[in-house]
Amino acid sequence: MQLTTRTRYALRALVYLGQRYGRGAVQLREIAKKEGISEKYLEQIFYRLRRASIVKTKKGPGGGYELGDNPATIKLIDILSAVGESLAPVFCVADNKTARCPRSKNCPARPYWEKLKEVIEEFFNNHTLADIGKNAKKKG
Amino acid sequence: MQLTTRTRYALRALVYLGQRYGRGAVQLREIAKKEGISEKYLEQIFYRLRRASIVKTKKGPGGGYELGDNPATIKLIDILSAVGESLAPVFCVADNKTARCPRSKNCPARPYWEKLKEVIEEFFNNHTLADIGKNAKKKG
DNA sequence: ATAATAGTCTACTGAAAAAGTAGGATATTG
DNA sequence: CAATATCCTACTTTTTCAGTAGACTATTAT
Repeated sequence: MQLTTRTRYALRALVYLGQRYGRGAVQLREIAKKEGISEKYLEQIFYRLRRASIVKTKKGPGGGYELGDNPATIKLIDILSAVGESLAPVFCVADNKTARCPRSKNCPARPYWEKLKEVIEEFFNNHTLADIGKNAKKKG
Repeated sequence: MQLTTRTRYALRALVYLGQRYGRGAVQLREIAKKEGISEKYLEQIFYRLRRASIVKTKKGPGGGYELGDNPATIKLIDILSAVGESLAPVFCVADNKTARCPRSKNCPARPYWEKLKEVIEEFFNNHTLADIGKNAKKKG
């Protein structure tokens, strides 16, 4: 029941950007360095964040990343979705139900998994990047 | 955020035993066969369940497993604990905090992880084996 | 007694997923 | 047009999960 490092790194990086919201683009290199995350790995993560419009970018010299919106309006669930984190406790209640369980019709546990999934989703739906950010020490 | 097959198999097997509660021991072979789970793997799972007193056993011919208590009194959280499923969304809020995060002191996300963990634990604490069992078709 | 049965326990192996790396392509600035 | 910084795909390594193997112990029925 653990979140992947991709998700955790994404959140850390985004909190970092949140602290600098409205002050222009920040280079990936800086974030990676300050947060102690592999630059290449973080690059990959930001690729997903950008496709989901969580961040917007500017290429070339002086370029970098910045939040696509105010931290207070960015829900955690959208970040998790962007990096591909599934919140389903079992695959059979995942959004992409490609691998359908043959037992699902008679599965006595299924309603509970659905419920648990809702509870978890609700959690991430009710918190924003700003919520986390306000606990962070502002530095720089 | 997925539960392991160990957990799911354990639940399925225990629901099976729950349907036969009070009617003597059931052989592992039978459960494995009916549930389509590897006998050896299930054996390993029951080893943990027994150590946690979720099930009790009888060795030798005519032996087998049966629930250690009434299904209605067996909380899901105890089953999950028995098979070693962690409900912590990140390792730093796990019960065994062996691998301590160096950032944990200033981690802005941590209070949220603690909260999420509580929510998930609450879920499994508030449901019993009987809850799941009552959705199961009784057969035999 | 003892042979057959059924669970006990540890260690190992294979498979899958997660974590991280590599490198060329593309766009932008000065 | 050269330097910079992101874009994108594919690959490798590491870790965890899933499953297997096999020798051991207790119990029952004969």
